[in-house]
This record gives sequence, C-alpha cells and structure tokens, in this order.
Amino acid sequence: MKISQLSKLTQVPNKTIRYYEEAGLIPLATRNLNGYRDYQHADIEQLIFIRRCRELQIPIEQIKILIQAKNDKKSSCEGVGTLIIEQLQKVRKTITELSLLEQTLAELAQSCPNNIVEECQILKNLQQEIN
Amino acid sequence: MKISQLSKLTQVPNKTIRYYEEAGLIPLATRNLNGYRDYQHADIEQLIFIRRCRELQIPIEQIKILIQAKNDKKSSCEGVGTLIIEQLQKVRKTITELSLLEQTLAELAQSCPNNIVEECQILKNLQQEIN
DNA sequence: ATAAACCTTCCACTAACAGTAAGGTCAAGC
DNA sequence: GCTTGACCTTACTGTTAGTGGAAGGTTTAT
Repeated sequence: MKISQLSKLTQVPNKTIRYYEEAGLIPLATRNLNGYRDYQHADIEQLIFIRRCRELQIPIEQIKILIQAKNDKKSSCEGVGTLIIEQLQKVRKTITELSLLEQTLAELAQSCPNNIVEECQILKNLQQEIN
Repeated sequence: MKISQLSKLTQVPNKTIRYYEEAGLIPLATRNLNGYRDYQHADIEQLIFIRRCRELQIPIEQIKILIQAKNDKKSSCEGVGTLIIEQLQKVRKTITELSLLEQTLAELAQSCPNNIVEECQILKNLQQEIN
C-alpha cells in the first residue's frame, strides 16, 4: 500500500509518516520500482501505536523506548510502567502550573474598571514584581 | 549600566535581553564607545513588564501589542483586556485537555498487573484506537 | 604581563512537525 | 500520442522562545 493509503487508515498525515521514518520511529520503508514507499499491514498497527502515544504527549524519544520494549517480548515491562508514570507526573505538574496561571490571569482580567490606558490596572499590574 | 547589571536587576538572562532586542520587544540599546550596550533605569521597568507577561505565557507578538498600548497613553485599553481574556481562555482550554490526558494516563498506569511484556496491558492499550 | 571577567557577533540546536518548491510517475480520457 | 490531475519524491524553510558555544575584543586586578 502507498503512503496516502496508510495515512487514511491511521489518521497520520503523509508528512508525519515520512518524518517518523527519518526520526527512526518506524523502519525505513521498502520501495517499489518507481521509488514509492510500500507499506504492509503491520505498519498500520505500528503507526496507530505511535499516534496513541503522541496523543498522550509522550515525546518521540520515549516512544522509541516503548517500541523497543514492545519488540523485546521476554523483557520486563517495568520500564514501561515507569515511563507512563513519569509522563503522568509531568502532566500533573503542568496542570498545577497552569492553574496558578489561570488564577492570575482571571484576577488580571477583572482589574480594569474603565477603558483608559492611563488608568488601566491591567497594565499597572503587569508592571509589578510578584514577590 | 551594562547588560549583566540589567540582567541581575530584572532576572532576565543576558542572552534573552539581546534576543528581545533583536525581536523588537525592546528598542536597540545605545552603545558605549567600546561597543557595549548601555542601559538606563527605564529599561529595567520595561524588562520586568516583559518578564511578567512571559510568566503569564503571553506570546512575544502579543507583548508587542501590549507595549504599544502602554505607550499610547490616550488610547482605549479595551484591546488589553481582550488580549488577557483570550490568553485566559487558551490556558483554560489547555487545562481541560491536560485533565483528560491525566485521566487516561492514570488508568493506563494502573493497567499492568504483572511485569512481562507479553502480557503488558499498558502496551496493549496503547495499541488500540480510542473511539 | 597576564589572567579573569566582562562584552561582542554569529552560527547551530531544540520538538514535532507544516509549508512550499521543483520535479518524477501513473492512470484516464481525448 | 498527449495532456490533465492525482499521486509520489527530496530538499529547504519556518515555527517558538530562547540556549549553548565558538571566536574574538575590552576592562580590571594582580
């Protein structure tokens, strides 16, 4: 199957598929006589796996590790669990930070009573150090 | 004052100050005879303003707009409020998305009962389409 | 005189793609 | 046989907000 077919089946754009190949996430595609990339059924599953990981915001370098674990059938998958937990912690940290940010922005948004720049409390607040 | 002094007073790294100059966030610095950048007191306030905006994750292009509004004393600051509210909405949207992500990752993290790759439920879940 | 602590510019790198250009290939229709 | 449109290819650039490093000039202290 050609790249556009694979793209349709996996919802991964052509460009991104080529990028993943170059990045070493998927093996170098075999080529037809005309030089077109030729994909097999197994490539569909591989790409869906990668897409799922990306949806979970797992970085490409980490996905490589997961793929390696997946292919090494007999190894322990301890690392896999650890990786997911680390990702979870990263996401939680970001949520915490953004929640603080949200509060600051919300307060700021409410702080301009009239509409003249000279008296704009938003701009004045932005001028101040926090601590 | 020289760039390192300004950096200390504002907590903005030297490199970043030069970058802001090149990006057009701060005016081209006047130079001493030796070619060193020479800063005034007003530059401190300007940089603190910018740093505060960046802490609120306001993009540089938007900060330019805020600076322009700040300098145009008689104009309405309606745009300023709008910009903050838009930023707030962006942050809220990201928080929502990350919360979904957090849940998925948390479920995933709990789904591997033993430690053998062949039976690893995490890897199997990652293999599946969501919808 | 020389070493350290500054300062300068310029170039490369980051993550994960997306956009565009320039060109080759293939199948259908006239 | 020729053209048109839909594919495919590589290669280069741009995105965001900086950071790191090289190579070299200046200032200050010892």
